[in-house]
Amino acid sequence: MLSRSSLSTASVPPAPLPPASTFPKRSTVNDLAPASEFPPPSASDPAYLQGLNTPQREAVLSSDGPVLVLAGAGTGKTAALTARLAHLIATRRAWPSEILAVTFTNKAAREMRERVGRIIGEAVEGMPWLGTFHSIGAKMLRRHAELVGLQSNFTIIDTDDQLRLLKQLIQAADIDDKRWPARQLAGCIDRWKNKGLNPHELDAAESELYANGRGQELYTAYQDRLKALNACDFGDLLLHMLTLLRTDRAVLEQYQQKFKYILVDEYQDTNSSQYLWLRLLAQARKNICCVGDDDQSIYSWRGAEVANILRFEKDFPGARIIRLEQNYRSTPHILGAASGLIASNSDRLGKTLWTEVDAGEKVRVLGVWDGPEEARRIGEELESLSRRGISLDRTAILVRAQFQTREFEDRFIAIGMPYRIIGGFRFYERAEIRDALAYLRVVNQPADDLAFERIFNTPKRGLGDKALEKVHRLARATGLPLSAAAFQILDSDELPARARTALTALMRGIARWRDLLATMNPADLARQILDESGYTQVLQAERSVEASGRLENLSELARAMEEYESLGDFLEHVSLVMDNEAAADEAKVTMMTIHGAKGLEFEHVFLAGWEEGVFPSQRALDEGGMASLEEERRLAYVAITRARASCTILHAANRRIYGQWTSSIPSRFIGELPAEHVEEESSLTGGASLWRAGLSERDDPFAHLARDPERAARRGPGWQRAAQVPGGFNATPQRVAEARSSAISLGNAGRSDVEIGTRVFHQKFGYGLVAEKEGNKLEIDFENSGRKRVIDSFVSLA
DNA sequence: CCAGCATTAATTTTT
DNA sequence: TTAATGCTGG
Repeated sequence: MLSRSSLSTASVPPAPLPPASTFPKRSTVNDLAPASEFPPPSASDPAYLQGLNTPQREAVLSSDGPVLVLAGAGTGKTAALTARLAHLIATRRAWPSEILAVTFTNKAAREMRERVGRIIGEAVEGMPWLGTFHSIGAKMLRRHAELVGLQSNFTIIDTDDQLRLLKQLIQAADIDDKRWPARQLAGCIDRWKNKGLNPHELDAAESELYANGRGQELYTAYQDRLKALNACDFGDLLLHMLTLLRTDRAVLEQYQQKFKYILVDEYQDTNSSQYLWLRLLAQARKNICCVGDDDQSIYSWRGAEVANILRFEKDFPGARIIRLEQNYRSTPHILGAASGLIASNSDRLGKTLWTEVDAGEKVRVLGVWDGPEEARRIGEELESLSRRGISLDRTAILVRAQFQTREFEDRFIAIGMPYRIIGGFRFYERAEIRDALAYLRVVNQPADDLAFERIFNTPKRGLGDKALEKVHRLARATGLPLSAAAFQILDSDELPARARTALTALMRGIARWRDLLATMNPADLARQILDESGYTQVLQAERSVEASGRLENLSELARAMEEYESLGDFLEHVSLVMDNEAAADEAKVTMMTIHGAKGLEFEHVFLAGWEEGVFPSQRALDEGGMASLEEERRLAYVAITRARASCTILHAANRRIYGQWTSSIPSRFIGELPAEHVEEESSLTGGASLWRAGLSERDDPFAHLARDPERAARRGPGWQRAAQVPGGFNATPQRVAEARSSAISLGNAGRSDVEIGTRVFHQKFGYGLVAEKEGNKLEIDFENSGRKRVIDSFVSLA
């Protein structure tokens, strides 16, 4: 059994923060070989080993056999990872093409490619299997498409197409799409695919999740439809691959042989499908190295299973476990605050982050009156940092949800503070880009009905639902794709003369472009299509600022295509990889969600909106109960650990949500920060902490979390001050009570105070009686507005 | 067929 | 607030 100290044999004795005794017990780890197994650092070490600490070296040098690297935030994970790759190649253990290296985001893949490139030079070009799970899945699938009933030029559809498709299927199945929205079905299908379940593998309980047990039927229909369209959704890239590896021994063995070493980044984020996929591939050689941090698992809503990282040792007996715990990013106070917070979670593998850095500022907790003041305060802080010569590029505002950025935008536009929002609309999600891509897809892949539908009347050419309906009918009758049916219908009198003329023009265009596909380069073809389809003309005629922006985007698109040899290559790239890299010009403060910030770091970080209901998010709490609360807490941990020098947490007493003012209480996470690392400040009389008085421990559904006496004693500043400061801020008690009852309802069961027959009040619909109740969803017969479906948190007892 | 208006229910995170 | 959808009249 490894003791903590034998790992951290750095020259300076580690000073764990906070005291180790406040941490949950570390789970059992395997025996580790003595450090002497690897040669000590020496001047003759290759460059990629220099500057690495002992556990990092171990992570690099232990090339064979299963390895799990538990890398805390800011512990030089990427450095170790890239060095490991370099080591495998430099020592001739494998050719670059024999290494499978998977990441979750394109950003991470790009960064790794760059860094490895810097070490091994041109040879990175020969690393075809470095990429995201999805892009690697797509690549493999193109090679074996026919084995799962696709052609190798299949289209990868996005969420938008997916929803349109599902809506059609739902209507065809005669299901009320009000009651069972396509979104929900999409969510189910996603879940199933993440779990590695094909339609026939669903059990009744899963199928029950949609339209009273028709889930399986719809899922089957959807998959059939996708095959007919020669298309895949994101989940399919993983699921089809998994199916292939499971069912086709030859394919499996081929890849098992091929990949001598497997490396997985952010292992805590793998879902079941990815996990099974990895396990199959690694089974033969067992040279698999997974890097992750259970405390940074923030994607379980997307199917990620923290359990995967927790059971690594069971899956790979004899696995070597390496902990990276020396933090090179943050000050001790920041680390202490983050560590103290995450200690409230159970089921952790446990790590003790430490740093050699001397203490800096404490984490500041700032209470403000309302949302606008929060924006004002942060604006002022940023201005002052800026005056002190700190570049805004090194600052960030992190939020729980995208909508929170709005308040800041308003303010920053007013005061001329340069900012950049990451994560909003992606380039390829813009309507004009999607339109252009739809044209390209129709040309590239005749069976792409979804794309065809999109361009059918875009730009407006007088072809409406009636005309489309006719083409559809013909397509169904003949079994042809829409575009082929459209060609045929021109030979009939089905369509009125006007429509026929318009459709003839479109189809001539398509035929011509398809001819050009073989000879013309993609970028020129795109320009020609946009021109001849009339798309650019319509925008030019519009003469608005927006329209010129769109034209700009379209030429940007064409420019981006210059690099690609074939249209197919480009379309693949665009659906999987293309994300908006913000052009770095003027220094700007970055605003983004915490999810988006994972893996990044900033000198000065502002964490806005730490209020119950916002963060932790009400939605998460309602849907996932305690497990979600822990995930929210991990999110908070990720947020704090982004900061290098300073971290400021804000919470507002009042916030406008859906145009309605609501009073709110500070996030419970604020109370969980160890007092010794926090400094509280409030612009309200009596302190914002007064709000917390509304949440006494007796009412706190999570009060039992505090049964650990040590932690209870460490209650953050808010709790102490709430007890000390009487009176002060004059809130109407009723509003506090309302905020509490809606903010702290937990569990899927919905509110327990509302039953069938309960009389309730809804802001919009007035008074009514509850007629149906399903989880947190209610159907209510309103006295004046009839029957409506509402979420229980929108009603109060009447 | 389409544009403009009224209505409606309600927001997390993303490959 | 506001985005997304449905309805109505030209």
